[in-house]
Amino acid sequence: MIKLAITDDHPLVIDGLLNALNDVPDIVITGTYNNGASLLSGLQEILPDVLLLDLQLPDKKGTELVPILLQQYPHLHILILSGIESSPYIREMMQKGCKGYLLKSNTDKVVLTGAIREVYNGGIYLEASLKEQLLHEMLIVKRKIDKLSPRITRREREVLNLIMKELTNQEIADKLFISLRTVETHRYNLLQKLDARNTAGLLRIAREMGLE
Amino acid sequence: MIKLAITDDHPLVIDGLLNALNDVPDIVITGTYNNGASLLSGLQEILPDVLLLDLQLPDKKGTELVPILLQQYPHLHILILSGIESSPYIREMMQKGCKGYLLKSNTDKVVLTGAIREVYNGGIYLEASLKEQLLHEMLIVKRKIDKLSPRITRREREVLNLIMKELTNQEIADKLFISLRTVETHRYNLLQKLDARNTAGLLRIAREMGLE
DNA sequence: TGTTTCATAAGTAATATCACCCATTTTAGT
DNA sequence: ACTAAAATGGGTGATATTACTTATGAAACA
Repeated sequence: MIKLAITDDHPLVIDGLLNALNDVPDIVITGTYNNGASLLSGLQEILPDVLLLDLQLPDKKGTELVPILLQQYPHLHILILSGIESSPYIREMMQKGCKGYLLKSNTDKVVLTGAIREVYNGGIYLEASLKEQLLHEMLIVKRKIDKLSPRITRREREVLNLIMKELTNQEIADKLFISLRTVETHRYNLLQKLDARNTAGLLRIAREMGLE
Repeated sequence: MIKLAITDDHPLVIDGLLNALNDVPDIVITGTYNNGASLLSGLQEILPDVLLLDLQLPDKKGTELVPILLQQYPHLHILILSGIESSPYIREMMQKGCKGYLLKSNTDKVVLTGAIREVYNGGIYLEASLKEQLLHEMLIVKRKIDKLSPRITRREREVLNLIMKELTNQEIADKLFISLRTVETHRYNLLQKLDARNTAGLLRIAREMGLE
């Protein structure tokens, strides 16, 4: 039996969902809520396995609500049901730990129950085209900056890699059998070329360049 | 017309591929190579659109060869044809900029030509199950350490976030209206709690914890 | 109403990084 | 062989971070 809670600020949507899930034998509704506050207090009473969540609630944005929910209930499977189709936004929600994302525009009863069962069983539910798109972004985005970034020499790249591995300049010097001063020079040149101000910036740009 | 080069150290595999692609009207073979060195010199003569590449070559590992190739020919679409099915390995190759990954075990003529056309047109080719797996890993891995990591206080998290934004301690102090010394204390406590040795470690763990 | 945790911050020092200057040698490209 | 670029590393400071200890008022909580 999958315990499901529903949160949406449109009563009609909740009605529709209740109706659709009414005769599904392995899903039981533990509660319906129409804003963030009532959801949070409701979950203290009874905790579902899966939460079907609309992101546009009157009192709290989904981007804030989801981290709060997952901090309190790390095992809660959150399945987003939203009208927003922007892929960076979807990625953000998934990275915050949601287990699935349904688009209101093309979710019918079959898709809905399938998605609920999928996330209940520890899976990820995303529409095929969204999956495709997310994967594409994650893989492809990195490369683009490569061409824009200034030419870094082989040695500089090497040093940068070791900085990323959390070595200090001295350790890098020892590992490469060069002087500490040389490493400092390379590091300084990296800061200049990559237009960074400190280690944090260096690491950010290194990741953007795709070196891991 | 898609110009394709093939690199594999098994003559039989090359024969098979040539045979399979023989009567495909929109694909023309510009060259076949059986090791890294001959590939690199061959590409200087004639540059294909797509390179079908086996990763286990006698003279050079794929992990080394691919970056070299992409540095010299950034527009080359590399399609891996390999027997290795390890997903971290596949992810590594894709992150290095390969456009597709075919498994020798289940690649037939239809799959092959489809993949070649896909990457030629700027797409990513991965078998459905691999796509699934990669996406799953990318999204899910982050969360797991959250529970293991020690409890960081609200303020510490705040400081960590600003460190990630490349602010110095002084700038963080100014932004939060607290003393430089306080920021230093928070930072020191973060290093202790997260078991990091420097900024780079702090940033790595912060990312693992999912805060961006 | 205690008790613990948090946020604050100073003291003291050792290291590490950043910001430039410069010069020499080695390597790579034509 | 010539030239440009890369790798090497010293000099000199200024800043920033790391490594601890101690301490106090505030807030959370039981």
